Amino acid sequence: MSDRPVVTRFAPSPTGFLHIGGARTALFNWLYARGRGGKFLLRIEDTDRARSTPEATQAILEGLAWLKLDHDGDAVSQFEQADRHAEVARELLSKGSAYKCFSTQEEIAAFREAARAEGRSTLFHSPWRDADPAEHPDAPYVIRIRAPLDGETVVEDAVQGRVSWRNHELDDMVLLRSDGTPTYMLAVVVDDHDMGVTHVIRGDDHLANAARQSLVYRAMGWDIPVFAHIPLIHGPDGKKLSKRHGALGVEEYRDMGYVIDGMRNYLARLGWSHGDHEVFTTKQALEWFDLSGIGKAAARFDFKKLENVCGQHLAMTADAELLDELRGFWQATGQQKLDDWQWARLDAALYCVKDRAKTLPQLIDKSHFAIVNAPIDRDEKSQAALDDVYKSILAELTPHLQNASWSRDALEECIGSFAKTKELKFGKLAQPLRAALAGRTATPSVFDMMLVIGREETIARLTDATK
RNA sequence: GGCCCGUUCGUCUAUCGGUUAGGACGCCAGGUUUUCAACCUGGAAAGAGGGGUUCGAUUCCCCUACGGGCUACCA
Repeated sequence: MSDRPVVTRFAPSPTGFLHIGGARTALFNWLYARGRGGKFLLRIEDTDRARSTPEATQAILEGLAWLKLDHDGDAVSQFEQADRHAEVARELLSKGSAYKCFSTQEEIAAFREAARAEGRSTLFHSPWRDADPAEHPDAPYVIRIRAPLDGETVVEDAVQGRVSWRNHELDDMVLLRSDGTPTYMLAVVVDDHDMGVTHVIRGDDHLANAARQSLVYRAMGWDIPVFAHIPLIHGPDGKKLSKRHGALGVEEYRDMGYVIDGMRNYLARLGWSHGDHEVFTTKQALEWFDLSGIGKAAARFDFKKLENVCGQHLAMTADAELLDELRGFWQATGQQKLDDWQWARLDAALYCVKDRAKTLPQLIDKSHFAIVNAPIDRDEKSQAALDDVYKSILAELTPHLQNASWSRDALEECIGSFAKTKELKFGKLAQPLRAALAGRTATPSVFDMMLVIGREETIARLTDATK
């Protein structure tokens, strides 16, 4: 089994957006498979017809696409495999590994209520388990697995270690509902087997299910995949992630402008580690990722760290790629349309704004000076920096720039010596100059801005500011 | 209630019986600077509690506490 090529899968149920925990589960599966030349499959667990929606499926697909977690082949609909699931249930029935149970849901509910009231185990023991088929009524029934009564069931989990249950703790779970549709417990096992899944990496809320599911594998004589139950992500308060505090859909993180590589890095690092490496590329993650590096405790989501990691990735992203990401961001959020000259200016400005921004919106904000033309808007603070005294000084400076050669050294020399003749420290001059050039008080270096917008535009802005 | 899992600085984590318990984010102080940011230097900050095992436990075992999961004809 270990030398078979790796096949992993991500199997979300389409009942809502792709949340951050799901995205991380998908990422782990993707990293594990792709890092080993294996396959990464996608299966939509849509057997709950009432709660599954096509919109949710779409949202999941889009979320995965944004994070560039590509899957092999088409997404499989679990619902469409229903016939196959029923076939397996029948096979189990004919083998004697499963049986027909005619107990009604009302009877079972009543039993459980009584059991709970008396403090007994609520495990339901069907009276039909050992009934003579001759006594079967002509009534609706479910098919239940015949779970072993003695011994224990062991799950060798790649993350949690060896976990065991005494078999009498395991119930005769329903495989096929009375309407003939399969339950999740049956469907996952059959699908994972049929799809050739070798490694099941999923949230640890499924750990107990793994024991019950392994009963189906055994009954069918199938190889049990490697299980890796990863701890869940919690909100900043340590409680289970809820909509209130961070269980946002991944598209909301996209809309907040986090860069993809940063998002993947942060998510990978949440619950998984490779020594002291904090910031790494996808290539490195693919090389390093292993089940043994996954921790056992739930991790809390921390926006501050996400921002920091994304900022570092943003700074090291190549300009062309960053422009692409900006295009995607605007497309997704339906904002800002830039003209060609603005794209060119933005491109030129990236070098001096990249390492000052943590997110795309911050990058855009810091690049504002580049994508506007004179006359530009000025905020209050920059308005204040441009008092009459400085206006006249800047008006005097303008002709000097007319003749200066347009290089960083020359501009520094030009403005530096001008400041000296005015007996001004450069810093004093920089503030109003910044106001004139950007209309803001917090900007990149004035020289960088002049180089990005060019002589003509620089002079136009100074002229406008000093009139 | 029953079964299962977890618990190292505020947060993410390293450690796989012997360390001044390391790193990162955040925070605080200082430095640099042309504003903001970035950057540099330094600092505070952790083994849930109690028992064992051992020459020696953060590490192995047990108990307790706390957190989480499962306990459906949901997934």
